[in-house]
Amino acid sequence: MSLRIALLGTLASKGPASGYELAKTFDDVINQVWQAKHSQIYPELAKMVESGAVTVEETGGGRGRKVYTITEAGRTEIDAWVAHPEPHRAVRNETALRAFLLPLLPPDRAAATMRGLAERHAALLDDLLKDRAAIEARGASGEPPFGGYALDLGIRTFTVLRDWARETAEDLERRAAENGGKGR
Amino acid sequence: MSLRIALLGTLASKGPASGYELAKTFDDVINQVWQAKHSQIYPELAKMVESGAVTVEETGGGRGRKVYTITEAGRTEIDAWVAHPEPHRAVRNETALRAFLLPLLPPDRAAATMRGLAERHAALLDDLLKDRAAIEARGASGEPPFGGYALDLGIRTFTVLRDWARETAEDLERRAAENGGKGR
DNA sequence: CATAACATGTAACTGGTTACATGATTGG
DNA sequence: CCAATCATGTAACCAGTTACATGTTATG
Repeated sequence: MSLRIALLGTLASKGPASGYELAKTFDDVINQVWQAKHSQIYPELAKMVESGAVTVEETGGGRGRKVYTITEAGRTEIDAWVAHPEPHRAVRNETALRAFLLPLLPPDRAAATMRGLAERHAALLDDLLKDRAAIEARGASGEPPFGGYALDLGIRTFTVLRDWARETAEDLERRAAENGGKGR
Repeated sequence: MSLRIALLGTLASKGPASGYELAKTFDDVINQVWQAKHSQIYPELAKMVESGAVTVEETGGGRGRKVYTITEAGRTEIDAWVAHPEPHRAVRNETALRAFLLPLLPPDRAAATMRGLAERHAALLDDLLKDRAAIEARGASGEPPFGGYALDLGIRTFTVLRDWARETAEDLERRAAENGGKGR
């Protein structure tokens, strides 16, 4: 379902596009939020044509390029989906699972793992902060920035992840020091 | 892969259990972090027996109860997985996708959506805070709490989500007021 | 004896990934 | 003419969900 919405949203915000172009977009912009391979996108586009959410037009270009345009019905679908978040989606979070199982490692190894995680999250956070700085530098301020709310959410999320990993590492190091590295 | 680790982790921390009991555990404790239905658990246990990560023992009890015990090989697997987080897992985040598409809604509807989201996250956060309070009340303090790091991460995450939704709603409301509810 | 809780499994389907397959156009 | 890029599709497979199917033991 969400892939469908992500595709419709891209068509709504960027205008008509081919499957190839949509796949490219999923490699950069939306990548922080959702991704899909072309092998999933092409069949999905076919389904959307069938249900009337988009229309196709065949044009020239390598091996029969097809351009898809969102319809009013498609826009209505996005609207309904964005405005009506379902109550409680299944959580399947590898970082949280790692956090859960952390006490199964000896504290010093667990601490080292968290140090590494903190560093990686710090690096990802830096990337996002640079993205935002670049957008702010060239964009006229005051605009309702497309993707801006998602970027903000990403920055906040990585900040929390970095700090949590850092402080968990400190806690584990304190415990390791207290009882001389006993674990499990 | 992660389901396998989640099962091994549960067996490591809680001791031998049947598939039925593991399915129950996935309904409560680990539920915040990972979940699985019995229809996925039973085949996975069979695979783990085959690869030597666990051993089975058939006992009495409704329709041939089978009890699974983790082996040293299984413990090694957990250890390796927890300590070696892979660089960059695929992100597929419905909340972030919604955030991304928010500017496609008229600002007043977008703001209302974010208000609702903030409320739901606030409620989930309250639940987790109560969980932690209950654990702290009855548990001897100073213990390395099993699942405690994951709980901490959950609390921080929902706090960020609540605040982000709240502040995004405020931003959208300000914009809606400024230009009289024009959108899209 | 009926019902709830215990207990294990299979089948059909959806969503997503990896790999396979093909062909057109553009630039060096 | 060769390589890169544009461009679209299919097949096999893995993970996860829903629904189907079956049988046991304890309790009122």
